[in-house]
Amino acid sequence: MKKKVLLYGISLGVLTLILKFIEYKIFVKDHLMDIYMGAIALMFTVVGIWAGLKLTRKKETIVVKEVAVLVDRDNFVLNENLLKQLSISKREYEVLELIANGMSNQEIADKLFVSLNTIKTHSSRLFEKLEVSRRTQAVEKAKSLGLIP
Amino acid sequence: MKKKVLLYGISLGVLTLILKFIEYKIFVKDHLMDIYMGAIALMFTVVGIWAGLKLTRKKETIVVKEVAVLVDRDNFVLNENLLKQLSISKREYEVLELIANGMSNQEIADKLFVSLNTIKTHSSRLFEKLEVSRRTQAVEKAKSLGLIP
DNA sequence: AATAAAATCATACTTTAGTATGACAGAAAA
DNA sequence: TTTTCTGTCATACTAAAGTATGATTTTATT
Repeated sequence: MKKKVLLYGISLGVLTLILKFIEYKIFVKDHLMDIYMGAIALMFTVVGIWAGLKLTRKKETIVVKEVAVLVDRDNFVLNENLLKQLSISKREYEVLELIANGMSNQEIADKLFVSLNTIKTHSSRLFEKLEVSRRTQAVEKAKSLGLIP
Repeated sequence: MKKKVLLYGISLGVLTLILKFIEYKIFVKDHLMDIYMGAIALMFTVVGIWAGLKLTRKKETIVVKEVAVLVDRDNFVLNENLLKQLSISKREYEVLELIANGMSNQEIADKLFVSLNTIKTHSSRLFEKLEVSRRTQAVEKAKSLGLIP
């Protein structure tokens, strides 16, 4: 940020020098005054716009990103009809959620106080109903169907 | 947007008039030239900065609004700094994307025209860098970090 | 040119994941 | 009360996934 300000200051200085030069060379003729003024106005307007853009562009991106993250995951409502339509049971849906959180079958089994084999059968049936063959595909499909956030 | 341009044009005109006025009133004395120039420069710089801010601030708001309405997955921009910070290579990132799409290592290998083992090493290193141990966890973490939509 | 970093592949091995099949108990629906 | 569905679990097997190690080749970087 300080670099930007410095740069801006230096550009101002350089521009002023250039203007001085032009001034002492052409300014003898008075009717060139308007053009000169216009040039100055235009020049400094451009410089100003440039400076304004430089100073604000970064903040924009950050704002956009934060909002993008905030949105979507919080206000999610699942389609229960779809669950019934696919005949996915509550337990299978639980497993699906935990799979989507990146948990392994063993971790899910521990969390739900059931055996590893139980989780395997649940997930296997879930995959059939979702018409996939791996947990990663299941997560993808479930998200695209709006089953999970 | 067009309104802003118009407004800006009008302000320019008004300012020019004011300047003309000052010019014909004070300009008899030549040594006031420098002050006059400085004033012009300053004025238009301020105007420029103002214009720049106006033109960009609007964009910010619009973008934010659109993001809030649309959902998150469409306008996504990844944080390249984070990638470099985690020293994740291009290839590793490609693999990450395909993993997130639910593809198996074999499918990824076929798609990228490399061997299965290559994909395994890529994913393995990726997991180290993301500090996870399974592909599902990798996807979760990458999403929470904003590495993938 | 020399060093460093990426990308490639292999072999060997361990660990999860996933499938197939059968079984049993409890709840819900017919 | 049967039948069906759901949830539970086991055994046995196949298929992926993941780790460890080492090597070769591009490709940047210095």
